[in-house]
Amino acid sequence: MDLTIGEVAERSGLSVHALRFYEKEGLFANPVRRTATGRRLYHEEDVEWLAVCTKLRSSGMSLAVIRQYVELARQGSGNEKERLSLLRAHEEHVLDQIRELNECLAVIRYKVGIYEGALERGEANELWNPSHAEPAELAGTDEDCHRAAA
Amino acid sequence: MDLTIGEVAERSGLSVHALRFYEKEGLFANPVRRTATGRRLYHEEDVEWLAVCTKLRSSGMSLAVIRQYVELARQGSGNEKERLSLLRAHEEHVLDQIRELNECLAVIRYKVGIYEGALERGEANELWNPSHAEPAELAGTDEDCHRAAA
DNA sequence: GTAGAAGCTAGAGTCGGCTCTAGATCAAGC
DNA sequence: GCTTGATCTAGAGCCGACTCTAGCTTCTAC
Repeated sequence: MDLTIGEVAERSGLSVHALRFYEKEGLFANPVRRTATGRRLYHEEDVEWLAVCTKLRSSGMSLAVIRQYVELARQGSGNEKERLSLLRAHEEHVLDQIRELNECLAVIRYKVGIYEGALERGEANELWNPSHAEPAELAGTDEDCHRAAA
Repeated sequence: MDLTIGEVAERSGLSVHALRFYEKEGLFANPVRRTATGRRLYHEEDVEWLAVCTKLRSSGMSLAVIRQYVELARQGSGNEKERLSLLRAHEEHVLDQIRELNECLAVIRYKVGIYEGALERGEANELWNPSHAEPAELAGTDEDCHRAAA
């Protein structure tokens, strides 16, 4: 029923180093038990928590905030509103990131479109002029708002 | 017509330190000119490139890859396909990030939903049991697939 | 002509999140 | 019993992307 650190590493995708580090950082919901000789013993539910943890991490929640959440949870009932608002704040943060990425995507696709069009028409050599020699040409036109970067 | 480093910092949102660092890292499309006394002089188009640069950075393109792109561009025409495939690879990377964030969002919203429901019904105290004392209760039920983390 | 702001260089420091090392102990299979 | 591999602790090292410092020079405004 109990899992070794190696098994947990394999199931969670985290390294054994990272698991020990997470423990030291107080990121486990429940204290990690030990065998008589000092080896760590984990539960299935630790793996489940690590899966959530990993999602929070990969969406940009810092270990410090995860610890905060864990500490609230460990205190037991009475602070559910705090935990909820922590989650809601992160939800907002994730939405912001998605919005930001979509903006980036628009820029990238715009540039991809320019290259595709130009390559089709065989005009690629006009896409980039690294010298500062033609300010007149550069100023005023706006068919490529990132001229210097096309 | 020319801009000082301070002006570029203000317009681009990057610090003067970062601008000098970017230059040292070879991230400018065109060489940064200097006054007779050694002060940097920038062009409007440098600011435009920095705007693109910032989008690439904030969508996770490393400075190393940006430099690669810049180097291709500086070489002049003939490598447009390489530049295009670099952009397309990044586009894919951004799409992956968005997909990942959406998965994270689903997890967060699931947990937010649990808290909201429980708080409404005043059942918050059952949301978290930090002890390992009730394995029987924990095993088998699946109404919260992240029990240890609710 | 002088104070204060802005710029210069080289290089050190920071931060988060691990990763890796050393040196020792422990467990499992033959 | 012995080997091999897993685990332990404490602490050092690493990476990217800046940020900051020190000590100096150069503008700008009065």
